[in-house]
Amino acid sequence: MSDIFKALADPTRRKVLELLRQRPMTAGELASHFPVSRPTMSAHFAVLREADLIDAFKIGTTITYQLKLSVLEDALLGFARLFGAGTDEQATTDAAVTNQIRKGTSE
Amino acid sequence: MSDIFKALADPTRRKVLELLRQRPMTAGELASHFPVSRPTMSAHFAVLREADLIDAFKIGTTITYQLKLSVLEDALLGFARLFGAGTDEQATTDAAVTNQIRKGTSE
DNA sequence: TCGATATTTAGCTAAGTATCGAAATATAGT
DNA sequence: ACTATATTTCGATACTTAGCTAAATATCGA
Repeated sequence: MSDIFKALADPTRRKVLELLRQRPMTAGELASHFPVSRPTMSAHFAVLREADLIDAFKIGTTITYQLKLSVLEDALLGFARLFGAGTDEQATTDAAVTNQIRKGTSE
Repeated sequence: MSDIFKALADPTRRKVLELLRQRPMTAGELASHFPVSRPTMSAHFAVLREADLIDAFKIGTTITYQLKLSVLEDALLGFARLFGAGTDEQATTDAAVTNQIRKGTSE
């Protein structure tokens, strides 16, 4: 859980996740959105991988990253739970948060 | 936003927020729940104050901290929005997330 | 095999963070 | 005024992080 919040604590990494929400992208494609060096971006990807927030697929020489939405969901939801556990509106809320995050992705 | 996630990235600080969810507590009372020194706890409180996640009230020689639930709500919600903005189920979801976090606090 | 391309690893620096013990501050009670 | 209590500030140390350039790795195409 700390790993996830640590990953989210950097604006560059949050933006990477946002970009990946739209569609999977290669490391280079992602990097081109930011004013930092490729190695720096690579380090950010490593942090996101470490937090299990993205998956990497290597095809030839390029690596495509994909958002692991369910992990992000579970983390935010799990945390929100600490602040509202044990209510009978739990199920409804869970679905709502999930929909909020997934919007347009799953329905 | 980075400040909030940075604050949440530390387990001690998350636990402090959890404790404060039940009721406001003094610095000493909070500190007694953790195996670290008072100065260290004071630093954690400063981070949480900096992130605007808690309020401090001084009464005599003791300082009572109180959770600013709405700030936490807005942060999580604002972030979730990035991953699901522009949907018409927005209003419903907002209320649901709010309820999730506030559970038993506001109704 | 050679050169170009995509990405990561290595090695570094500067800046930030968590922790501590000791000292400072502020207030209360005697 | 003095002492005890609650909390923070100070100064130091150890560790982590974000960023860079240069070099390594891997794959593709000629």
